[in-house]
Amino acid sequence: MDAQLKRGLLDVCVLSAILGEGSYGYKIIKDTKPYVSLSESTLYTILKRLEGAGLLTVRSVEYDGRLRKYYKITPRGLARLEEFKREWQEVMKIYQFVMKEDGADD
Amino acid sequence: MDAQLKRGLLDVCVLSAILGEGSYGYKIIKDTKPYVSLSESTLYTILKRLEGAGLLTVRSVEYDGRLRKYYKITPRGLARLEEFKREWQEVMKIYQFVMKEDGADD
DNA sequence: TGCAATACTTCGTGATATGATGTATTGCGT
DNA sequence: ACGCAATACATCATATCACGAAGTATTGCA
Repeated sequence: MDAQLKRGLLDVCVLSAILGEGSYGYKIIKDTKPYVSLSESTLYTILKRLEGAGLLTVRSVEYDGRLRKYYKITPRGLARLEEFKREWQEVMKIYQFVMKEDGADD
Repeated sequence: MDAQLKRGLLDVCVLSAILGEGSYGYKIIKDTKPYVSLSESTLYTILKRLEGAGLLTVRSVEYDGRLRKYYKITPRGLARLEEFKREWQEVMKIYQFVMKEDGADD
């Protein structure tokens, strides 16, 4: 899908993917794959940004000799999801504006 | 609202604003203002991009001694709006993924 | 004369998604 | 033992893009 439409969705997508138990990079990609294609470079960029913003915390765990970084959402991250919900109402208003003058139905 | 969320929405917003009779810069900003804040620099950047992509055509008209550039949507522009509709279904799937594990209701 | 509104333009900046590429380990097939 | 796919994370360069700032020019009103 259009790259531009994804922006703004990706952050909350990742936050949503680590809700509850938390998750790690590779798993996040697999979990979100049915909904949105997310390359590794994109994901790690996002994870770093979200960490910097305090929306999630990281914890390194050794698993089968390999290091795994587990990401867990913070209260601020939860607040971001709530904020997203509010913003979504504005998005829907824009969507309706876009559609309103277009009589064609598919 | 969040700048990232707007991306992907702005293009179709502008296309929608010039549906029918067509419109010009200043009017587009005023028409879309209730839905989305759109600065002049942003709008003219978008208009130029859409023109380059063949989604709209431009025609200069003198009005009260001032030049006005009227923008009109092309068949390709209409097709872009149709494409947007299809993409929106994917966006809604992502939205539902984001919301699905979040029991909290606002 | 001055100022707001109309109308369009250009420039620089910061944010960001993504492909390419690299490193390192586990485990499976031959 | 060897190769290779899968797992797992990291970095860099690039292209796209929204936006503020600033500029040009006209009309009309106080």
